[in-house]
Amino acid sequence: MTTTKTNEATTLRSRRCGSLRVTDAGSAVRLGGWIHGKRNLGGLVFLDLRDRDGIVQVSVDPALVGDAVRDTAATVGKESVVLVEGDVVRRPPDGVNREMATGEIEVKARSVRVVGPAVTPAIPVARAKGEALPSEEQRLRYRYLDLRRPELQHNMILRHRLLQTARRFLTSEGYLEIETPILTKPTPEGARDYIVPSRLHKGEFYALPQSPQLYKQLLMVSGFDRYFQIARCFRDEDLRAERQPEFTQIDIEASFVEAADIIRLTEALFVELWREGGREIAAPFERLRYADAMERYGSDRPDLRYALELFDATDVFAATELGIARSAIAAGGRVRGMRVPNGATLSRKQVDELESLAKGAGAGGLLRLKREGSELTGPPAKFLDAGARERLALADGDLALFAAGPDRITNPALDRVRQDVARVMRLVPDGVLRFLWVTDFPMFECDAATGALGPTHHPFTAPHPDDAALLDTDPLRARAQAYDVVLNGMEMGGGSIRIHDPEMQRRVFALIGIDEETAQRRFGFLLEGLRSGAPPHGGIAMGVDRIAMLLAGAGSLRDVIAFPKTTTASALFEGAPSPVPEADLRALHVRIDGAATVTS
RNA sequence: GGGGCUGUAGCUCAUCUUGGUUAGAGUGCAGGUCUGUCACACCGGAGGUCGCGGGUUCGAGCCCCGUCAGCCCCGCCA
Repeated sequence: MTTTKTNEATTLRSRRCGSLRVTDAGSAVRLGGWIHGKRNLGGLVFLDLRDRDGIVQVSVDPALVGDAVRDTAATVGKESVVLVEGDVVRRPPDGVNREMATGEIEVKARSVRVVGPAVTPAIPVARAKGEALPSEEQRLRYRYLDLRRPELQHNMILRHRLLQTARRFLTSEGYLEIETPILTKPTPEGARDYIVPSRLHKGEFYALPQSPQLYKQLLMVSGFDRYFQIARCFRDEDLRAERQPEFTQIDIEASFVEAADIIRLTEALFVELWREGGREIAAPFERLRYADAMERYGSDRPDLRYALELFDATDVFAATELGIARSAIAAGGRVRGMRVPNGATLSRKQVDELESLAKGAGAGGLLRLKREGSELTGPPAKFLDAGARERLALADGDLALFAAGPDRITNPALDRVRQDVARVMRLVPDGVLRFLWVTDFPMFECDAATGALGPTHHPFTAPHPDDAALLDTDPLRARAQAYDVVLNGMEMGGGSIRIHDPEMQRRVFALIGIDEETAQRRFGFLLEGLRSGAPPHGGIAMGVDRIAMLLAGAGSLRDVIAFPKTTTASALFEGAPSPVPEADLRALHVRIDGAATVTS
């Protein structure tokens, strides 16, 4: 991917070698790049010279340059940095390489100078067709080499373009880019904080921000009515393929808005981002209320690329003698499940694996029925009456899978089953983008263990205007003005309209067990701000890493982050985290419990 | 905190089933031949703490226990 056509020239080079084309034939160039590969034919030597724009072939002919320059080219090690002066020439017709962007030309060298000799690289940068990548561990250990690979260069360049697109678009919409602190006040709510000890305040700590949430609300109070930031966020939680301990969000907040304003803005931004990534997408996106998403998919971020919708079969099973179903229904639960078209082709073993997924998600088991010809078969079949087959609406060859119990158990179980059925039955189409807004989240969720109320989104989310009265009577039924944007089952961002009324903020704190004194201690600065003239406001935050990963077609966030962490949050190339000298700890008033320290 | 997979040459992987000769291949690397290659070709060559520690055994890359690291997943991620 050529990033710039202008200003490539520096004192030491005139062009990037990867940007040369047949139209440059006849021009003299000075190039600087890395030795990607070398072919020494005895007399002639070919060098593949690489920079961020690509690779060009340099031919070194002793008849033109003499034996000394030829020998330099013949002995230079892979990944060394060389300066080449020469002339861009068309290749002979039978020498054209159609697989290279620069394949119609080559650079006939007049001089070759090694300015950055390289030891033999620990992991290969240039790979033969079909050659496997080095292990993740090696790639992270030798990150500076891995980042040289054209794929990762492409990904980082794409990421740059996405960030610039976001900046350009939001700026054109009147949004101001404002930076917020990295050293912040610890917030015992939510994810674990990364903690930074204070030298000047003995026994006190900063935290790295989990998000700029409170700062952007204060910026609204201060009158910067449209704010954005490409914000680095930190969460000390365990990692996943799509979760890093530090990550980047496009963070947005605006005043005098309702949810519809933020949703429209986000859609327009996504259109721009995906266009930059080479995909045209259509707005507005589909929408699902949270309650409907849970009912139809068992998930608040359903993957809509395949159907497999859930349905309620409680009435089919209610009258039966089937013990599991009866007891679940008697306890106030339901029997829900999905039809799997042609699912009868799944083997017993495959269905067993689906059941173990469901069990792993907390369900007691999975009820399975098949329709074969006009008959229903499967363990529960003998309990079902004559009308059951019609009511289940199974076609010949269909499989039906049910879970019985309360929704809070069956939703996650059926969600897992649904995803895995789609995977096993190959129902996930390639190249399809299904954007979705999930709206009307509940304000609170109930901790299964303690029964305590917690915020579904965060404690600053405003309730739905129609549901404010429910806060006093039935808070679990109260909806929030919160919205998530989902793509193909992955949460890409989320936001809400915030509480701007200090009295409402106090009521919400009280409901989630934050008393007046605690609220004052933790969030006093926000409450003060809300009392000092706060406009109605709301916003959203989107995961840059995930967006870049999808648009790069990468399988892991690590492939779109320059220096990512491992599953144990280590940075292998630099060896972070690491112990610090005892004296440094003393200055910070920190003592390590029983651990050795280094003194270097 | 829990589950799964992996760890053998610089790199990617075999060998392991059933403990027993000198642990192999490709690639890379060093050397040699070669003036139109582009996965250059050809020749012969060097290269091993079988992640680490302990145990069982006459004998362990292989079996057992522990441990470390990487990856995937659950919990967690307001």
